[in-house]
Amino acid sequence: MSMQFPIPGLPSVEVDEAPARGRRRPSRDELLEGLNEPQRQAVVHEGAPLLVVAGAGSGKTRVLTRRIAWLISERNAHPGSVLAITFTNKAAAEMRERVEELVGGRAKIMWVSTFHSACVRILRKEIDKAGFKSSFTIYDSADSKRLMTLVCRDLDLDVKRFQPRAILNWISNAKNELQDYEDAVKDARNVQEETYAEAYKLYQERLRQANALDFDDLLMMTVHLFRAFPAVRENWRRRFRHVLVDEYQDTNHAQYALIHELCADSLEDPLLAPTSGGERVPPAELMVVGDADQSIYAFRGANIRNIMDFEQDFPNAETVMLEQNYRSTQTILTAANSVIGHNDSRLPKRLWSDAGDGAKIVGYVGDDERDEARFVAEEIDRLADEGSARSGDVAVFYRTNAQSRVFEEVFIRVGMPYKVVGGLRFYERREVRDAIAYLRTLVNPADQVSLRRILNTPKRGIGDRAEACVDAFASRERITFWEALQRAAEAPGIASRSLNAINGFVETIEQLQSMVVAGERIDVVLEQVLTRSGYLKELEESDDPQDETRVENLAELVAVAREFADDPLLGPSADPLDDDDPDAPPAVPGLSDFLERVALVADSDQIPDAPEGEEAPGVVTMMTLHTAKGLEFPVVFLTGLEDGVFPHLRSLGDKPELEEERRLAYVGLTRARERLYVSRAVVRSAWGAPSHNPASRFLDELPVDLVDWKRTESEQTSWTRQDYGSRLGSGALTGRGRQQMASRFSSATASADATTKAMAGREVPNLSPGDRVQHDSFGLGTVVTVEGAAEKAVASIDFGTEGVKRLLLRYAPVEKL
DNA sequence: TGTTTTGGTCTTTTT
DNA sequence: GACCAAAACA
Repeated sequence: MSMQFPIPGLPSVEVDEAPARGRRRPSRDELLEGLNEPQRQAVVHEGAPLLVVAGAGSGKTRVLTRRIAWLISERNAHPGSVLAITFTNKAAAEMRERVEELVGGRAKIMWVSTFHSACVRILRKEIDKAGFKSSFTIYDSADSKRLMTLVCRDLDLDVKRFQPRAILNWISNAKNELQDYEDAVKDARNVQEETYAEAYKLYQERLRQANALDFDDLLMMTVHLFRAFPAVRENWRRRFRHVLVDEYQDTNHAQYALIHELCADSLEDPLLAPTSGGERVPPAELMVVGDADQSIYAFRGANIRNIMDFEQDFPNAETVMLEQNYRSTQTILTAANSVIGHNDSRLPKRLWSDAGDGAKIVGYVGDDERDEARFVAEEIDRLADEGSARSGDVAVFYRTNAQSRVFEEVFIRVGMPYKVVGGLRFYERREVRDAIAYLRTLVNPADQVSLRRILNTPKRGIGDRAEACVDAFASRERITFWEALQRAAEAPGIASRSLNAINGFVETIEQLQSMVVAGERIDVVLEQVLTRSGYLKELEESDDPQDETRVENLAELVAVAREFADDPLLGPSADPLDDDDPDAPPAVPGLSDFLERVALVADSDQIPDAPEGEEAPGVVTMMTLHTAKGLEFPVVFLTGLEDGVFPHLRSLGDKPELEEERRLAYVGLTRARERLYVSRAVVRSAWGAPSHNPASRFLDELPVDLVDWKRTESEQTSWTRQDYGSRLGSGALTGRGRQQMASRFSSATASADATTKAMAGREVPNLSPGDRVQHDSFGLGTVVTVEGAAEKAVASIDFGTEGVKRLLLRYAPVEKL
């Protein structure tokens, strides 16, 4: 399980080794070779906007790359006029590489990127018009949360009622709908919304002061700029003559609006504001590719309507359907079709394959999650032994990141090499974030969140008190926090010891800044940051064993920076069309490019490449279903198929959410090429306490005759659960042996089992006002009110001298009397 | 100021 | 059961 910390988007092909440099011209036949009829249509399509409905595994990546190559080679499109939007940086890099193989090195100047990266590139050139500096910092969700916490404090909000996360969610939704804070203030309908809108306003003002944008701003800001400055928009329209969007079903309104700004027919579209001179550029050719059945990001604002209504949104649009699947066996497809068929209101579509039926789906019901994981590990071993698959061919999927732990524990014990994709990412580790905060401060000292993060990291004697003094001084003088630090001597009430510490800190930062201005390599700057700040020293002197790995991680970060600095493709001149740009980016392009790359990495960017050659066994890949989108594996284990886990608890009561879960299941099932396993655990511990979960409804939606159950619930028995500890030791009992022993003991353990069940299947007590309850620590109480139902129920309970408590009944240790 | 303890919250999914 | 923030303590 080697650790990999790649910089996504790095083209893996060296410039000099590129198979074909410059103008390679493939033949028409070469470009159309091996395509079926609808695929061919999509590749050669000209003119009107085109929607490609691409079922799972129907070769859409192929269509996209061939089409781009076709545009460049057959229709003489300038590579710089192509804008292709993908879902991840890795997908972008792969697409670029494949197009390069077809048409040669000139493909390098195409824009192939995610929505967010594309917007950053546009904004670096245009954002001065909105009053930001082009060296703006990108805040990720952790930075945003920190900032929002500061905002809440300033607004004196009750953190219980107004949680930073909740407010940020609300703001994020607003931004995805392109609502700025003025709209939000205007539209607020109640006290809560007014408060949210007020927080939105202050949050936004702070971002501006910090010269920073959050993820959602990147999109909203670009669209707003286009709308406010039609001439700017026309400029970009002139540039991008061909726009291609992958995963269109997962676009949100802001992304849709961006595409619309670039591609709508401005002569006919009243929504597009004309420039003052009335100049209008004819629309770019647009192709979007997607599959409504794989829309799984509604929770972050994706609007399935975008793909459903494409033909209304873009008049005279045409549609091509890709229904032949080249990935999976018919068994897998039939199962997937059957599950997704339970969703209402979808356009009929049926995938088919001529790959033959293949193996049956294998099902397994584990006693608990360890048993499930053990089954997976044993099965992978078995497949490897019989030569059916290498571990690198195998993927394990689960609904939530937390589920990866059991698999890790079991896999480590049996010595199965694996790699977890996602979860706690390299760039989210504390020490890495600290280092990044230093770098950000150097580029953009106005970035208050980063600056404050490192102000006293490592400890240098600048405490809360001193920080508060400087902060007060900054707001009085209306200067940034950084400027206030530089003039800290003038701040009233500051202790002289703190002042010395602050002066030392300011000096260090200024010295480092001058290195950056002088154009020093980023890896050198980073090394200096780590030594001169004393950060490394503190870690090295610590006796906390964790700090050793922290040092290693920082070394890794330096290595990543070095690699970045050495890559000729990533310099400021990576885009040749920018050469004539009058307001070329200012100083420190290397460092800000690096920071930008770091800010926009995706989980799926870290997926290990499939092993090369027959010998290399590779490692098992584990990830959430969401990160699995767009990937495929010969062998797939879909785990945790339990109601409450998958579909997730919070979706059970809500039909649209349940349908999204079902689409997620569909995505999971269709990742498999040859072999598919579905499994669940009867008992799974969540938050320490075991809970008994019923089988996922999605299992019932699989055709019975397609699943070969290796073990079912009736075969598993209670004593195994009770005798859990000793079973771990022996471990070697087969299902059959366990079964026989179980039947001998089952009657004797019946009562113990009842106790276990009561604990495991603990239900939320059904309370109503007036009920008397017993609480483990508060004692006797009386229910005052109950809000919400079932899992979400919250009760206010009067415990007399202990006061009135609000408790989430799912967690609270209360018992109804 | 800095460190430790406690107590509350929390689990979807991510650019 | 893990993480974060405020409170209590040194």
